Amino acid sequence: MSSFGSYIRERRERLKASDATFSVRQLAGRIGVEPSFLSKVERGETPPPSEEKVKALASELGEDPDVLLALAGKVSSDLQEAIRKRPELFAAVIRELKDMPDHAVLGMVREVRDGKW
Amino acid sequence: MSSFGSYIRERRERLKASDATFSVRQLAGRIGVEPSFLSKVERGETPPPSEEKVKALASELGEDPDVLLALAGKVSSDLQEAIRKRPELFAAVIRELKDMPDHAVLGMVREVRDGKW
DNA sequence: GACAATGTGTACTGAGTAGTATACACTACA
DNA sequence: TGTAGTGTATACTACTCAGTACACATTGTC
Repeated sequence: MSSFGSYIRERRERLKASDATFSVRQLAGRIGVEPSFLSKVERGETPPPSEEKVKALASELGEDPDVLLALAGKVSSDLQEAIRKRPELFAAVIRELKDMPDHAVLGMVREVRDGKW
Repeated sequence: MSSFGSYIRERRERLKASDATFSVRQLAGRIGVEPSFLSKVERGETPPPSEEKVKALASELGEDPDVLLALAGKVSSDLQEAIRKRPELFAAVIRELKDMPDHAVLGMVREVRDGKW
């Protein structure tokens, strides 16, 4: 069920249709891996690559890095670091918000950003 | 600078002063590892153990599991899962809140819990 | 029909993860 | 003085991570 690979492949082929530089070889070159490796990743024969490569892929494919990392089963290291710096606080926040609807969470965050707290 | 080990050791020895079952051997037995392994962990000779063992340690030592995991350089898998389920949302939330003072964040969470959103 | 570029199969690697198993020296105490 | 318990040193292991290196067959094109 490695949806990561097929997702990448789909995006890459879509781009390749109008831009030949999105071949396995050339894209692999740009993100700094061997073509055979990218090929195996796309077919799910190998687990998703490192955070660094996933972010490079996101940048090349015009995708949201956090979404791509999530598909890869990972969480961005800067988010992890933020949590590790105040573990009690962020554990409480995330567990509290995880079942809330998006609009509630976003509305709240907007309030915070606007200095209401 | 593996503060995890010394933190564990200090807590264990504090408890051991009034409860002999907090020897390396017995505690190791209760969390399901070999004594030599726990010893090496406490001295920082080996990196912190798996999430599962860290949580067992937290439970035995009466510490907050999220704090102990943070010292071990990890983030609890349930939090990671929550983030991976809605990566854009939680990435935004965490990046927005990471520089906010605790009281602001907590006040906000309280509002959410009280159904204000 | 040569040549380039495409995607993929196969074999391998070095580092890290997460420990086990056993033996050892030291202290407590009865 | 034996024996029970303490912490630790040493050696080893199976597994996963994150890829590389290279050869191969196929397709497009000039």
